[in-house]
Amino acid sequence: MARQAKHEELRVALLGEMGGAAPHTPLPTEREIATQHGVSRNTVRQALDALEAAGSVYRVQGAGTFVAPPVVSKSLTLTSFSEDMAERNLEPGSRLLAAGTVRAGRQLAERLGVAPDSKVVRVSRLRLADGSPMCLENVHFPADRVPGLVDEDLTGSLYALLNERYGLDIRSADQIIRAVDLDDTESALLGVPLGSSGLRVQRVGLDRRDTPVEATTTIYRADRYDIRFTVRRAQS
Amino acid sequence: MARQAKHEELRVALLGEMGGAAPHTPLPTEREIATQHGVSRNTVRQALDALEAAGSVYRVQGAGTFVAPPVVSKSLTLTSFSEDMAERNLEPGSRLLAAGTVRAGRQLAERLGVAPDSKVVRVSRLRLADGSPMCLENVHFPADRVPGLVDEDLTGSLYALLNERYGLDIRSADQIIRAVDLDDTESALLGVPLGSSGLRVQRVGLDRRDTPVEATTTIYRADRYDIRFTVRRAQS
DNA sequence: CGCGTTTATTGGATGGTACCAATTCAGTCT
DNA sequence: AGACTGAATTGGTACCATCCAATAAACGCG
Repeated sequence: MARQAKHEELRVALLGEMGGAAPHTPLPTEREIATQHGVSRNTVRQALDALEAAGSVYRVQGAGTFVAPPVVSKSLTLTSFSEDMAERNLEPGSRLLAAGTVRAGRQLAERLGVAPDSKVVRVSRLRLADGSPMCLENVHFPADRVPGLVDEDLTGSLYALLNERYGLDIRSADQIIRAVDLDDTESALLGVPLGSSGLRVQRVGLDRRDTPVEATTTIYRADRYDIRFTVRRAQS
Repeated sequence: MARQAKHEELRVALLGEMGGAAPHTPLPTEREIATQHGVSRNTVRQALDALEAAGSVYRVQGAGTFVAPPVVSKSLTLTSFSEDMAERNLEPGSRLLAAGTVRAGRQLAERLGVAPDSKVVRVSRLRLADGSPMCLENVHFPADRVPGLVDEDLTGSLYALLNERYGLDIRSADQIIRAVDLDDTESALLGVPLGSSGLRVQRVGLDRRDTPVEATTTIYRADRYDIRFTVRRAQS
């Protein structure tokens, strides 16, 4: 049955209805949508809130709700490499470079919120898009949370594996983005000239309780990768 | 008087109350907050929704609402350079490099949604932090929307000027982030060695109706600047 | 004592109502 | 024609009331 929340169903329905509509086309009024779909105006507002947050519509008090222009950028959400590549219409791939258990060390320990002496599992992979290198990925987990991980198949989606095998559900992540100069090893693996620049993304994945679960450092080829998103003014 | 919305006041109040509280400390239940502050539970939820979106609290159905750990990263919001530097405890500065009216050209025209032959106002500035170079900034406006801009004082906050003088209110922006190799001019102006990498942020500022108002390309020094933010899983 | 079950608690969803504030537009006056 | 005015429209805020779903604490059985 429709286990889905009504505002969620409505959101998808509205998204479909305004599919090919021209930008700035007005949607029906909130009250109209409510009666048409047989829901309360509260529910309509929830759906529209989500659509507005996603940048699909914009609202002007007194005027109406309108379909937003086809923005180049989507709102920034947490995605796995596989999902990220799918959005860009590229075929994701993976080459395992190394996997093992090591001592956390100071910096990693701080990011994961564990003791510096504790063990962490480290997985190094070269990620491919349409068969050629896209980025270098170093993932770290607290060892006690993922026993036996190194013996699994590590060429696919780690997120899926984590969820199924260990019940780890990463809901949000803190990220730090920086431009870096690639060193010899990195540029060789990525197949770019020495001295090229790269985009480094440091991420700490958090579960539902905002507890660190995973720390990843990814270095992307600057010539193949960019990050696109929409930002909004904070509420005054 | 308190012209402010109640849920907004409540949000600030709650933020204050949980000021020095330890992470994972539970907040009062939504129903308790409601009675304590003399508002409805709906209003409480609105306030908590905002706090959750900002990453200040997290909620677990059936358990409660808790203060979130002191994340390094804030949620990504649209900020001016001045605001950005203030957050980093740096003193913002500015050096005007050039200002004038030029033909839009294809790329810029597309970003601003105007004709390629139309005129745009261009303002080039070197932005400083604590007196030393932080980034190169190139701002473009459709010329007909900002008459007389080039004769204004362009060393301060452009956003403030736009708002006061032209009533332009930038509510959101589409951004594209990329790592780039700096050319001779850029590295000289920024005061970094030749061949250094930089972080390029291309931004299109949109008004309340999601209409392009401004297009900016900013190149940051990689050694002084990073971008920090939190991402969440999209609603399933 | 340990483990499964029940039950109370807590956030999530949904419906309803009322009034406020910004916008629009038709009508009016000049 | 143009500027002003005011009513109707539309989203924004706020309150109330119910029920559901996930959770965790209390309970009781073996």
